[in-house]
Formats: sequence, C-alpha cells, structure tokens
Amino acid sequence: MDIFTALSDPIRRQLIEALWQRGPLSIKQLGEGLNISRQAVTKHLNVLIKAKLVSAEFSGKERIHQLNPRPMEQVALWLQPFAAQWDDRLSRLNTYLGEEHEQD
Amino acid sequence: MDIFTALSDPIRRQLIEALWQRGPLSIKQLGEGLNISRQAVTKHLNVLIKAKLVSAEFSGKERIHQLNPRPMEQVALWLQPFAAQWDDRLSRLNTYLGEEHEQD
DNA sequence: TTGACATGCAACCAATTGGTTGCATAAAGT
DNA sequence: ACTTTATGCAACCAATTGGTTGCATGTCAA
Repeated sequence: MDIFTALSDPIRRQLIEALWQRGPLSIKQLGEGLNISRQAVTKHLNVLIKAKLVSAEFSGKERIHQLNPRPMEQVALWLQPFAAQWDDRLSRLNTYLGEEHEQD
Repeated sequence: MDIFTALSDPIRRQLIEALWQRGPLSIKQLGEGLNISRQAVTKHLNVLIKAKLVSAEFSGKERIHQLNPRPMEQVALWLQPFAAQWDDRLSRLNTYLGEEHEQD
C-alpha cells in the first residue's frame, strides 16, 4: 500500500493524529470520536498498517496500535524539491536541507 | 478537492514532477511518457487544477499548464509535528522550524 | 477552404473505496 | 458457567476512481 494513498483519507489522518497525541490505542478507543462503525475504523487502521504507518499487537483481547511516523519521511522527501518556491520559512528549511547535511 | 487526495495518485505526482522539471506543458506533451489516453491525462490534470496545484490557460489551441507548488506546503505543515521522530537530518529541520521562525 | 491537430464533452465500464450489517470467537469480569 | 467486551471475517452496497471510446469543436498551416 502506497503511503500517499494511506494519507489521502481524512479519517486516516485523524487516526494518525490521535495516535500521535494520545499514544497507543485500541480500535475501539480510536473509533470513539469518529462517527463511523467499528469495522470501518478497523479497515482504515488496516490500511495504515499495510502502509507501515501503524503497527499493532494484541494485549489480551485488545489490539493496540502504535504510530510509526518514520515512513512519512518519504512524503517529506518527495515534497522537498518544491519547497524552494514556498514561503520564506519553508524555503529557508529547504536551503538547510540542501546544504551539506545529507546522510543516507 | 483535497490536496492529499490529489497527491495520492502516482500519475498525478509524475505530472507534477514533469511540470517542475520541464516547465509549462500542454496536455499532449504531459501525456507523452505516460501509457494512458489523452483523456485520462486530462482528467488527472483537472484534479490537480481543482486542488490548485496546477493552473492552466490556453495559448491558441493548446492548454498550457503550470505548476503551482505552494499548496503543497499544507502537506509539509501537516507532516511537521511527526518529523521529530524521523532521522537526524529531518529532526534537526523540525527543531529549526520549531524555533522562533514562526510567521503566520 | 481543407485538413490536421489539440482539446472538450459525454457515455460507458470495471475495479476500488468507504461504508454498512450479521455472525463468530476469544478474553475478561461477575 | 454466564455475560460482556473487543475483535475478526464475510457479504453486501452505493459512490467514486481511473480508465476507455466516439464525436464535436476551435485553431493553425498549407
């Protein structure tokens, strides 16, 4: 599953934000704010898992999810070249990235 | 049209890259590398236009497209909070952004 | 003015998406 | 043991997506 696709759904982005802000959560907990069925939440989470953005493991009967934000780096790296034409702040950031800080 | 959705398709990302690298191009020119019909290219371009990522105007019989990368900033800004947990380079960048450089 | 070229519009189609409901199962609480 | 709770699996569905083809239109070149 492609990461850009995984991030293209607002609900999935909300799930990511929730995990970011509130730490590891179960399916039910993650679904609480959202106005969709539990199964719909599961589907979205599975998309995120396939994209490696989220990892899950069982703790008893609960499936606990954890955010794995590193894959999102790919997106940031794709965006970089274009950043030069954005606002001042981001163009300075782009300059920064373009300096001798490469490591890979 | 949501920007994340616009960026979620690989062909649309290719179109963006083409406009970035080769400058303003017509529909036909943009479709040349791709193995899909002209109309499919048009559809993708229209998605990018609705997302304000691309602007187009006619020059004679040709519709010339231009990249408008600034809207992508939104994506970068969404990504930012998570960057702290990425690699060293990006976490330093995040620190940089988190300093007193805010402006908005 | 005739023909070639670049495009728009519309119909159509298969596959995917995002959602649902119903039922089954395993873990935890009483 | 019984009940509740959290989940998985599968079927189903409507809407959207990404693609196609056919035909119409406006522009440019000969």
